[in-house]
Amino acid sequence: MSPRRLDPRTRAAIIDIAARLLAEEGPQALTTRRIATEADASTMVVYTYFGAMSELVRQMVHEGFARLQRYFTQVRQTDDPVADMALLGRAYRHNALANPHLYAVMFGGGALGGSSLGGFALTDDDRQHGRYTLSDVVECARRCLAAGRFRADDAELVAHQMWSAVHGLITLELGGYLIAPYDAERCFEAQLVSLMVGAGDTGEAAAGSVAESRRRFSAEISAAGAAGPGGGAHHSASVPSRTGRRPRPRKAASAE
Amino acid sequence: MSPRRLDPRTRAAIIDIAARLLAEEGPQALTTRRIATEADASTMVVYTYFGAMSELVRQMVHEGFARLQRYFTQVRQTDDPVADMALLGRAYRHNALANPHLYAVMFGGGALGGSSLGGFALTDDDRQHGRYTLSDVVECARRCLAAGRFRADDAELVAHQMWSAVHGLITLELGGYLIAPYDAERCFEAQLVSLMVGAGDTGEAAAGSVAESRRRFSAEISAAGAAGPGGGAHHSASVPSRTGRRPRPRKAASAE
DNA sequence: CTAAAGAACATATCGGCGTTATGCAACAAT
DNA sequence: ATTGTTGCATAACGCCGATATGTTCTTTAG
Repeated sequence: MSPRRLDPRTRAAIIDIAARLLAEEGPQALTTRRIATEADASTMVVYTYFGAMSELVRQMVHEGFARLQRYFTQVRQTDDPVADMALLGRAYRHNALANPHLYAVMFGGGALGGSSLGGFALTDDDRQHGRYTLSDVVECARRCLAAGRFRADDAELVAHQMWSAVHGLITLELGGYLIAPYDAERCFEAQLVSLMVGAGDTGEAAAGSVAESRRRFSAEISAAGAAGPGGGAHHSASVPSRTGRRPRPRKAASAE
Repeated sequence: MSPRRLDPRTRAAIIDIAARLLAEEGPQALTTRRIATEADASTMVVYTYFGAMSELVRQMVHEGFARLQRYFTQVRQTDDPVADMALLGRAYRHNALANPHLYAVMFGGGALGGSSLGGFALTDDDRQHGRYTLSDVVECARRCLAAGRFRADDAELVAHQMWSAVHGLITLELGGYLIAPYDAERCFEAQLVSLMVGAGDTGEAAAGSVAESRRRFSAEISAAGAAGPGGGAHHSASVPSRTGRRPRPRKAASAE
């Protein structure tokens, strides 16, 4: 009675191919025909395994959030929760810069654009699933409050502010709007400190914690990222083709 | 010797039609065929007047920034520069919510998406033109610094932080990610206060100024928006058709 | 007033897109 | 061995952006 009788390995292989196309050549390369070519199959694979292009994209968006979650998990909880919070921000940005096109689809390809990627649209459930990733940030905000570093009384609200501010900076960065001398790096560092001060921390303490998070970044985030492109990422990206069935000659090669 | 021998009124009419389609039916309605139908002409109008679909979109993006600029101009300069700054934020959001699809194209349709709207892409000049809109915010930040309300020493950096934070909240709002009890309204109000505190203002002063900006909003921004959809906006959106030339029968209806 | 030159446009077409209908080949169950 | 199901290739449909071609109208020159 399993609703999925299809080979999950083939399914994963297609997602891998699609993710690679999106990452390496951008959204305009993400077409059924292109995917079919890469998978050495016909365009039907997309519809047999996903029903529509939009569903494939949704699967990739889910994977994108999972990847972000994996980065968050790598942030240690120390006795300086503000530094932890800043490091969560760095992890968020690192993930976005590592997968810029996917990030764009996650937050810009949905209800906003509507047109991009074959008019696919996220469902409310998809967005709820995305918001769930915030729970790590909420938990960290709670610790900041408990430590007396943040003045506000609503950890979830603080988390939303951190999220939207960092997200805004990143979209501007990806859109090419942040150029020298006010480049993304500089704005981001300043933003982190201001965010902490805005939440209630003192200027000195915030600057210190942000600096500390910068030190921790390479060890906890940048090094040994969050798995490979696919997720599990250890299936060679090729469709098994069941029994190695060959594309029967049918009318032979009489195309000319 | 004017490089444009084409009728500028027709050009404006096409932009109007395109802007209306984008606003009312979203990006997927913005096609050469649809525009041609609305203008009672052939798809060639787009190529005769703009060369390509992407150029038409770029023109609309420019118009979008001009409209934002017009909203900014309506913010009075008072002796409470922090309230002025908060009101600039409200004006920014008001513009984005009044033209959500256009806003999405301005910041999400360019280098980010790549695919949406026929793979058009903003040039560096376009982005620079967009960034120029920030000058009002920079000037306001300068006044905040001069009044001793902000502690930071770089007005332009502060302006960038205000921009990216508000922009981030708005993209999340348009993307449907801000839902009760942490809806966009609540997050925005909190964000404004935190932004001012993060820039150096005290909690009490910031809260007061943000509240003051909320009072000024309806009078200075929301009422009598910033002109109509087109810009000048007083040409009836119809292509003059020069002499009312009829689509000649040519071969009559002998297609079979 | 006429005739050449050029601008604006409609038509038809090309290649590519997402998607679907059809039918065949391989498997599973009897 | 027969039958039913499943997975997929092929071909097609209706869109899309873009372009080549040729006709008509406007402008200009004589």
